[in-house]
Amino acid sequence: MPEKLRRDFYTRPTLVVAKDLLGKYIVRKFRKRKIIGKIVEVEAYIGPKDKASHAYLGKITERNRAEFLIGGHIYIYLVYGMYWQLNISTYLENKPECVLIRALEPIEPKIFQGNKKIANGPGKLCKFLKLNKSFYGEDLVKSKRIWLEDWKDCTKKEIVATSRIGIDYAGPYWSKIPWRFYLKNSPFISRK
DNA sequence: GTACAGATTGAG
DNA sequence: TCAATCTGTACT
Repeated sequence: MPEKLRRDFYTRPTLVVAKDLLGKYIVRKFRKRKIIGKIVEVEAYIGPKDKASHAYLGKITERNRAEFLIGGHIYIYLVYGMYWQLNISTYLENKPECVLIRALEPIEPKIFQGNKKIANGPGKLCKFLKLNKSFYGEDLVKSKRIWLEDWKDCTKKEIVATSRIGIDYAGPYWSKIPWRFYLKNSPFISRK
């Protein structure tokens, strides 16, 4: 039986949550149907010390304030004027830490099963899950239209850690830190 | 008010 | 390799 993830899953330290999110399922209720994707790639952002984080130095803006919510809330924002990025807040309230969901393996609808290009990028998976600004600050623990499940797959997962994508501006240290995690051998990740 | 770059993507 | 297209931020 699938188990819905509760608050205590999200309030643990961010790097623990990030790795544990791999292999979990995002369930999105849309027009009485379920869209489901298995998380295969994530990145961790740990403000205020993380130079690549929107909350670097603890800065709060209209855009990033959802990052400061207690673990389990959605932080969603637009990049390059056209792509939504799905983040999940982690750890405690007023700790601006989050995990960026970068790629999904499509499970439902079945027509997309095996499609390696429908959700293999942060902008594309938001399109796949039909997400937009109306999900800003949504609580994954209480929401009736989006939540996460643990399907208790017995397959052991092998995790690969590499540097994060698209944040060269953060300098040699923070742009190289291995906070991008993905499931080894998954054909559904955003880059090889 | 203006200028500029960004946690991306798909077309050429 | 490049442009699309909007928001936050650092200027004037």
